[in-house]
Amino acid sequence: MMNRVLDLAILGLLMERDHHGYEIRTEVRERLTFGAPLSFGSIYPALARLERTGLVEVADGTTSFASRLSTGSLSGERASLRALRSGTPLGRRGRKVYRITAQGREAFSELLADPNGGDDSRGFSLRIALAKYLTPALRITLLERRRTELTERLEELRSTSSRGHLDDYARSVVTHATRGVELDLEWVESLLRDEHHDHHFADPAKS
Amino acid sequence: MMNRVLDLAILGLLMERDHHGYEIRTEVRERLTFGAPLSFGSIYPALARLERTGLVEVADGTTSFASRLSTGSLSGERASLRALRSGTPLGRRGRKVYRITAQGREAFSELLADPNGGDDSRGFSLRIALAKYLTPALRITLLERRRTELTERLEELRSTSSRGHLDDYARSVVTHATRGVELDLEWVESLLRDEHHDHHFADPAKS
DNA sequence: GTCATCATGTAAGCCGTTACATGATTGC
DNA sequence: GCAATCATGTAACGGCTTACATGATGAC
Repeated sequence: MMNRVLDLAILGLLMERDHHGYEIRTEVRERLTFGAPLSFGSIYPALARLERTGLVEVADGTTSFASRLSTGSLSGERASLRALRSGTPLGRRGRKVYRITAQGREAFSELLADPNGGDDSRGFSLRIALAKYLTPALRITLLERRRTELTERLEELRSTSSRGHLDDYARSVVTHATRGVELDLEWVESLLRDEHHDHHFADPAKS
Repeated sequence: MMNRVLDLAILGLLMERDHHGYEIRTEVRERLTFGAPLSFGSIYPALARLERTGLVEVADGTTSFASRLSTGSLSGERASLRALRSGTPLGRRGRKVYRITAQGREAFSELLADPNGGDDSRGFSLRIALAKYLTPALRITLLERRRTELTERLEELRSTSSRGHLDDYARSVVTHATRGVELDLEWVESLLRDEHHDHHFADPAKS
C-alpha cells in the first residue's frame, strides 16, 4: 500500500527542505533523475494524500524563504525578492509549501529500505539517489539485490541472443538491451566497491 | 485509443506466425525484448479485446474455451482430446491459437507507424524490433524522432549535472543516466547510418 | 492589456498489475 | 496418483496520464 515510488520521491525531496507542488515536478526529474517528467495530475493528489495521512503538513509562510528563493527560474527569483522587500508574507499567493512531519520521516525510512522496492530500474535509481539516508548495511543489501536481478536478466538476454531466430532489427534490440544491462551491472558493482572501500578504509582514495 | 504497446506487440508476433496466449508472454519478453515479463492478466484480456474488434481470430484446429464448455460429458471431452492428440501435432487441449486477420494487419501497420508512439524507450525498442515491417522512410522518421528526444534529454541531464547541488549518490545516478542516454544515442545513430548505407549501396529488399 | 509562466487542483480513464480460480498434460 | 508445468481466464485495484478548470504574477 505504501510502496509508491512517487511518495518516496516526494518525501525524499522534503527531507532536504520544504517544497511546493509545482517545484516538486522539476526537482523529481532533475535531482532524482526520473526518466519521464511527472504530471501535476499525479503530484497534487499525492501531496493531498500524504497530508491526509499526516506524513506532510503545510508550512507556515515565514519558513519558506529558502524554498521561494531557489525556485530555479530567474523571474521567479526576482518575484520572490520583490515580494520579500514589500513585506508580503507569502510572495506568491496560492503557493502551498509542504514540510515533512516526524511521522513522514519514519515512513520515508521504511519506504526507502523496503525490501520489495528496488527491483525495477526506476525504484532502484530513486533509492540510490536517496542513498545518503540509508545505513551502509542497507545500501549494500539494496545493491546486491539489484546485482542479482541484473545478472539474471543478462543471462536471459544472452540466451535469447544465441538462439538465433531473430532478424537484424530484433537482434539489434537484444544486443543493445544487453549492453544496457551490462552498463547497469558495472554501475552497481562500482557502487558496491565504493561501499566496501568506505567501510574498510577511513580515507577513500580517488581513482 | 489504439496506442497500446501491448496490442502492437501481440499483433507483431502474430504477423510472423500464429501463437497462443501463454506462448506470447515468453515471446514478447524474448523476441521483442520487453523489460519486464508480462502478466497473463494483461495478455488474455488484450487478446479477447483484439478478437472482439476483429483484429485477430481463433485459428482452426483448436477447440475454443466456449465450445469446450458447451460439450456435455467429461468422458466425451476426454475422447475428443485423444482424437485431437492423435490427429494433430499440437494436441494440447485448451490451447487457443490466435491468428491475425486482414484487418489486424492493417491496424498493425498503422500502430507501428504511429507518429505518437516511439517516444519512450519501450515503445521505441518495440518498434525497432518490428522494424522489418516498416518502410525505410518510416524507419528513418522514427529514428530521427528518437534521436531528437534523446539529444534533448542528454542536454537536460548535463545541465543538471553541472549545477552541482547534488550529493555523491544523487550525482552518481545522474552520471549513470547520462551514460545510458549516450549509449542509446549511439545506437540510434548507428541504426541511422545503416539505413542510409542500405539506401545508397544495397538492395533494399529484405525478408 | 494581454501573454507566458507560475501555481493548484479535479475527473475520467488507460494500462497494467496481483491475486484468485480452474483445469489439462507430462513425468515420475 | 501426485507434483510440476502448461494453459486460460476473472476481479479488484493501483498508479499514472490527459484534459479540463481556475486563477495570480510579471514582462512587454
